[in-house]
Amino acid sequence: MEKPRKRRASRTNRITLDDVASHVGVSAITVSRALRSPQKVAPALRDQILEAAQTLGYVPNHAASALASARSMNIAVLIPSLTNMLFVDMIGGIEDILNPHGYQILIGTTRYAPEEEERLLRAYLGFTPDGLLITGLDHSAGTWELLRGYNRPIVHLMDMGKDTDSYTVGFSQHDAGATLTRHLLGKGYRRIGFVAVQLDQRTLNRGEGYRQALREAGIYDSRREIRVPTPSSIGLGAALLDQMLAQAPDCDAIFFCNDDLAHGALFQCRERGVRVPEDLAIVGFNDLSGSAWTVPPLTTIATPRREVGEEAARILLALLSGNPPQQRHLDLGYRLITRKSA
Amino acid sequence: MEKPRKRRASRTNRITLDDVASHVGVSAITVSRALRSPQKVAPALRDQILEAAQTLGYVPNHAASALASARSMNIAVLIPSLTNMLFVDMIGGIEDILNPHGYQILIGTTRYAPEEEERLLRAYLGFTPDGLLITGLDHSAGTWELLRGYNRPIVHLMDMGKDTDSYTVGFSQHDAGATLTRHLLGKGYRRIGFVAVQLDQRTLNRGEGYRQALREAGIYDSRREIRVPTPSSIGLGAALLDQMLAQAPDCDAIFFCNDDLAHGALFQCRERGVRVPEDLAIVGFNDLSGSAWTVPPLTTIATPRREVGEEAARILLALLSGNPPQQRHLDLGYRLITRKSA
DNA sequence: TGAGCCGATGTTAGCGCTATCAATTGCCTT
DNA sequence: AAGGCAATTGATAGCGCTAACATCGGCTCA
Repeated sequence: MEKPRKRRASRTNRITLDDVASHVGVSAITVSRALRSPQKVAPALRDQILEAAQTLGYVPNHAASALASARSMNIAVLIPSLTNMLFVDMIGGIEDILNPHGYQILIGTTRYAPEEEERLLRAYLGFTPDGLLITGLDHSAGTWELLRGYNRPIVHLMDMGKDTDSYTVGFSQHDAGATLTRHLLGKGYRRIGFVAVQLDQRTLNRGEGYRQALREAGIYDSRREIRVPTPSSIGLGAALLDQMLAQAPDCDAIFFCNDDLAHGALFQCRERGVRVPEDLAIVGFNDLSGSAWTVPPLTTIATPRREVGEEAARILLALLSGNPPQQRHLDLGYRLITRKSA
Repeated sequence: MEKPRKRRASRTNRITLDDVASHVGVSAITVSRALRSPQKVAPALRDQILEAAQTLGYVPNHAASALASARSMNIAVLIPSLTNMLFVDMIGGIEDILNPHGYQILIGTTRYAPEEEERLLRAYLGFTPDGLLITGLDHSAGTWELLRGYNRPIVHLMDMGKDTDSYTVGFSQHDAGATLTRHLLGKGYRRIGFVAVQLDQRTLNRGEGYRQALREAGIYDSRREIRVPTPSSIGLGAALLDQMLAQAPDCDAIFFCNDDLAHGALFQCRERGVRVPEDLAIVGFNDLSGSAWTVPPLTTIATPRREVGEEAARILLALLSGNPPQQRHLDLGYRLITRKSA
């Protein structure tokens, strides 16, 4: 008595490996080989199989493959936000390196919220990613626990972690903030303000750099600092310029923690008739694409965000192929971009 | 003779449902139920199971679940690019609607290339997504074939397709282009240029709207059109302003196919001493967040990109739950934003 | 000439989960 | 008290694919 393969009622009627196999008259594993490691199958047969797959419109089932092989060929990437071009550029770098190797990236946005990050990470671990790229080193305890339990390659992005043995690719936010502040000091500015928004760890580190530079010069004054947890926007930059000039009217320079804010501030200076840089210097951070095109063009710090993505992806590939790199921390530095606004 | 469960050599040693089950002393399926449909399990037992899962650090294996249930709970989203804020905003809308329902989105970027789109689509179909959101209606023949073979919900974004029975959510790019052009005509401009880049279908449709409006006025002149296939950028906008003023110096207004270009053009006008709008009007398209903050602020078309994402996601959810909406085409319109640049 | 080996293909047994149906229990009707 | 029913839990059988091992010719080389 024949025992037909029992099919459930309402399954997908997709073409499977078996369909292709029986169409050609070979076993499923041979089709799998023809598609996955063609050199293991005799050329004539291989061509026949590939053609059949094409004809039937076969699309490999990723879930089944991942389950059977314990390799999902996807990499989870956690970033705070997609509305910040910083991270979009970084993802571009990641994809450029990983895609040619057949890896697919899964982008998760944490909205700068540690709890959301933990939730997302848990969800993404369910995809059994072969590796993980995660922004920053400041995570909730639960997140760290998940990371510890995940015994596959992890690279942390956009930060330096001299004190951890995690892999990190980035640069020192602290030093970059200090460098920019010292540049202002070098130009003769003395009453330098600092405007921070969002208040993620990287922003705070920049602020620390700013403080250190001013303390070394003996002229730090906390009244010239503004910190709001609001997400960044151009409009917010305009509003915070007003606020700063209200609370510390003697400012001769303001360091905005990112370029978006600085753009808004430049606009607002124009509205108010404040001359930049004669009356007030404005500097930003990141060197977004628009910052060369503001009036006046913006002095800022260029961050190697695309390179961070690329290098982190390369390290991940090295780890995946079992060749751990010598260095755990890759410092890609930053560049001071001197334009007309300071 | 006991037959121990044979484990392969180097498998992942992740915690599985079985581990949780034997820890609590129930069957795997009960654990599955406790996690997936809690109301089907007695409260006391359920709490015990959830606690065990928590303790053991259980993370559901998504691939296995997708394979067994034929529902992957993920939605593929294909967009041209992440560097265009238009699509980032749209994705924000999509996530806001889909995430609360437990769907995970997989973002694929086609780089505006039909072949890449087809390749990506094929790859993403391998994830057995439960639904598909895809930008536009112009696809390669191969892509359309894949779409036909994919018998699950599909919604096309950012375009109107009166002539197809595909689900579409968007607005008429053509009409928006015509509206903006007519606005310029209404302001008295007569020698109106048009600058298009990237040359995707949506941009071309805007151009058609522009032409139609000018033809109706009897003043269309092809010498005032520039089309380059290059990707958009602020710098390119500046360069193309120069090019337009060289090839058609008598222009009294220029319609840039997106805001980025218009920003660069505004900057370049300032450099050249061209007064906007007195000497030359500049208008853009999309109303990106910076466009209210340029000097002068930019007249443009506000596109409902976040709403497009939201509504498309809602339609997808409706289709997934078996309640196909009445209308196949949802027109969300657009708004003319009148500022100082025209 | 036969042991040995290599390349090509097949067989078997799961990967971790859930659909389906079966079994058990308690308790509500009539 | 018997039947019926709902709520709860379990047993079984795959989902579609690939790792690991088996098989089978043919060919090399002593």
